[in-house]
Amino acid sequence: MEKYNPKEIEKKWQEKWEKSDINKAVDFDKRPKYYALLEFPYPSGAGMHIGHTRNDSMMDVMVRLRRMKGYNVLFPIGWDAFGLPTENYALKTNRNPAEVTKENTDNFLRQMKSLGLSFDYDRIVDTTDPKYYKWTQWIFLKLLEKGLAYKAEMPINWCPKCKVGCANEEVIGGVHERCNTPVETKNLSQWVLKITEYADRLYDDLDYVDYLESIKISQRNWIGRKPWIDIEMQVVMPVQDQTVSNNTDETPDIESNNIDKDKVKIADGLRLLDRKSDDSDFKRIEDVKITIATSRPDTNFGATFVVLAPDCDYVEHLKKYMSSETISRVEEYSLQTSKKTQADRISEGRKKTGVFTGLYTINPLNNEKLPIFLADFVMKDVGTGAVIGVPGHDRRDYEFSQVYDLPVIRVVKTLDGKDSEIESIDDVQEAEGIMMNSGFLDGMEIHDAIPAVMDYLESKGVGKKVIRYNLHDWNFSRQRYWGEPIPVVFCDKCGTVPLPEEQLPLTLPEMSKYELTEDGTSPLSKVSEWVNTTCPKCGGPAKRETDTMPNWAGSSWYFMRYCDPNNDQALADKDKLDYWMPVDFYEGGSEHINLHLLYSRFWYKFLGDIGYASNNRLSDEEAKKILESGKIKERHQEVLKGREPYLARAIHGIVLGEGGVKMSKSLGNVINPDNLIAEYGADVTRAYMLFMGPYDVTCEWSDRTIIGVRRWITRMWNYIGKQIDVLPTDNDNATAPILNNTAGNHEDGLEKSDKISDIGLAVKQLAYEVEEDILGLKFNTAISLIMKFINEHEEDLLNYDSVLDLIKIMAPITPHLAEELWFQVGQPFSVHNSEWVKYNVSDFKKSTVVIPVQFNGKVRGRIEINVDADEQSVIDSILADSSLNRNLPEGKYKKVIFVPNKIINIIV
RNA sequence: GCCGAGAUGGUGGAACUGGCAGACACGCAGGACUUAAAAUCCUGUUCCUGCAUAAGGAGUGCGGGUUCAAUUCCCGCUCUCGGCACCA
Repeated sequence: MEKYNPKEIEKKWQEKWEKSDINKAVDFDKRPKYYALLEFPYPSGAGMHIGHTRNDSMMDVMVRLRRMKGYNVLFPIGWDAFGLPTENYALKTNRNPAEVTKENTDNFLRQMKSLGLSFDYDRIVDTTDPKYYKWTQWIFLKLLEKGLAYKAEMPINWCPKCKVGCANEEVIGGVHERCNTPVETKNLSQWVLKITEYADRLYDDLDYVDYLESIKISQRNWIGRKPWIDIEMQVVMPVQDQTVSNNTDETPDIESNNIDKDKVKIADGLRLLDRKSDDSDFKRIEDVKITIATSRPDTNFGATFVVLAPDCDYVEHLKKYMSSETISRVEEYSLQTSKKTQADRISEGRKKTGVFTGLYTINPLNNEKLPIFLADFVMKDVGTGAVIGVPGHDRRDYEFSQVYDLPVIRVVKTLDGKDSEIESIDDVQEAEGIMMNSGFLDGMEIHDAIPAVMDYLESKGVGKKVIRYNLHDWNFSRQRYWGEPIPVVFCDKCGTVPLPEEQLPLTLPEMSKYELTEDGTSPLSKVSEWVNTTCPKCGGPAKRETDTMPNWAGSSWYFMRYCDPNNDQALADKDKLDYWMPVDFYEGGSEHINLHLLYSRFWYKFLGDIGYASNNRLSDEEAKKILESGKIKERHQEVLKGREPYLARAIHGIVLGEGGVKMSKSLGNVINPDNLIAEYGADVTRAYMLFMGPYDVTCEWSDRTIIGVRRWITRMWNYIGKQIDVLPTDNDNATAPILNNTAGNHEDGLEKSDKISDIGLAVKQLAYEVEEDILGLKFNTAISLIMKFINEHEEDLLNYDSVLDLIKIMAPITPHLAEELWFQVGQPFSVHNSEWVKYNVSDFKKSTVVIPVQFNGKVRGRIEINVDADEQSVIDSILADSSLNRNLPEGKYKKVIFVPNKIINIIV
């Protein structure tokens, strides 16, 4: 056998594979299908990241094994190529983004092939290809047609640096996630998708899928469905003028107003009346009510004030009933608030500020008078923008109460009975507890009190239960060039007109420069010959929409396109979708478990609803029945068609640079897989990626231990090579490896028999264990198993069948090496088409087993016993064993715990 | 603050539903081969006491608990990572 030369054999087999069809998925094949989906990469100029290398290699191993196990595997790849980095790069170098993209995807493709990844390269999809985005645009038109896309003048997050509107999701801690610039608010007319209409189904249908539990929790939290109650409260104003001073900078002259200093509190120059004041001190302002929203009405007996968001609509209405001085204070405060960015608020440490309006509302539970404040800690778009302040049981309310010296009342005692005064923020009790000081709620647990008080308020006609979501509609407009044009025109006569389907794709015009505009509109707005068009409805002059779609659009349905990538009649053939969908296993990063998952689930559901995702969708009732009958696992595929795109979803760990920092160009710690492949070969590189650590755990890059993997692979090559060399060969053709030798044992004189040799059995057991590990995504231990095997059996000789078995075991992990050895041993192309090792699990049973012997819970030795030996016989053996029985003087003991074939523990 | 994940030798990491902690690998030490180096191979390698390849003790982030037995289960913490966040 030649020396192991990965460069030569890897190139040779990659070329052969490319010409063959061994990796092709076969539509409608009778074998069971397996759809393994990998999040398609963004083809950046830097090429494949080591993280891609690792994840792709892992999936490749799993998929290769599944093919050998008899599955018809769909393992596709594509490019999520629209988006800012490419556009910014093109802007900087004044090149066409399409050209840059082509360069990048070519590079990725080369790298993937050089790793020997077994994608079905005939099914590549590219989101920037007009043949692809024609259908992205088509889906948008369908959404528009069904009323799920609308245009709204809405405040958007505006990044002043990128000059682009960002989705809430792209704003992290008040700054744009891409460039870390604090975002501003700007009003722009935006396309918005009504994902909230699917909120319940996106929430509930998680019961049908088999994601990691943490992913489901994350999805549910993001949707944030919670029961709330909106409580309508009457606004009242004090009968008497409450002004204390014209100038807050001066100490109010309490004495001269005959106000008792100890009993009266001052807020923004106004006297603050006690919440228990008599009704006659106030007059109702007819028809003026505010609706506060809360999900914790259980604590409302402890309410002592009400707070409005400074920019909410109530403020304008209430101004009529405020003094001019208060109005100017309110306006000043609102102005200051509007200038603050989220980042400002965070940097201020969320210090509470506010303004007293001089007005009050009446708590319907106890008729107490609650002063109304404005404060910027209340958000306009959460609930109704008006909240009821319960300082005893909400930390923010407590902080606010301290600013105005408002009363703090405990209405929930702790589970262990603590009911003392709330005197500091640490006493504020937000979670679990028992109601007190709360009238008819007293003694209830908070979880019981919530529905009870909701029912009460609703029955009194002052409250209305509402389900609210954290999820907001999806801002679908980007003021950018490098995205899918939104296929809509604006006509003076006909208004907003969707392009007719025949006019799709609406392609991006070529531009000489891709500069951004100062007013924040898309660069497309400058291409007048593209913008100015005719109205498809009336034929008159019209202008095209110049905003483009967000990056999320193309990735929201690519998994469907893979099923039928070249279809020009439909986004994909429905029978093919029925055959391949749902995705059996979706592999990806944690960064996409919220939005991408939500968006793509939404689109798939929508397409299912309008009949484009499946021919065989079960009705909701049938699906529910299956879920309730507990047969969901068996009938997963059936239930998910047209309903949920992914059956299972996992999250890979990421690869950090040395020292645990992220790899980045600026730090210069990026590892290029090309260099690894050049130095060690693809098989070693792949295997090392797997051996680094478990699939789902973050690991730090280090190339120190790659040497161990190379040693192992070289040893495997030499070991199997040696076996092939000593196999009996055809005498007429001594130089060629045996071609037709199917003889069992090559040890002379050994009789052929059906019985497998010990070593042959060990190989089969190895195959079984490696298979278990690979399918369980435990790639690192799969390799350990093979390492251990060769450590133990390096001197042993294998027969022909066992050599084949061992090559097969290597095939998923080191596909090139296995293919070459398969060829050397004289088997026809390709090992990757061969059937996985056949074994019989019952053959692996041994007749004896070694178990640890414990005395008083401490291991003092081991003993070999017959499998399934009973307790007494084990004790007898221990008594007979000179190294063990000295722990048992006179053979006396108190108690024995015996776990058959596992352990024996003798209490002396 | 909330949600999620995690913490095991010098290092990466094993240990299935509670049953031999440290598999496998790196590194290190010693040895073989070699003029030498690389490569390769062999031996040892959790820590402590011991001449020990004798025997014993400690040990899976920290403190408790359950159990014959805990890395694994329970209670209370600490720290690290990821996500969300004035969601009332």
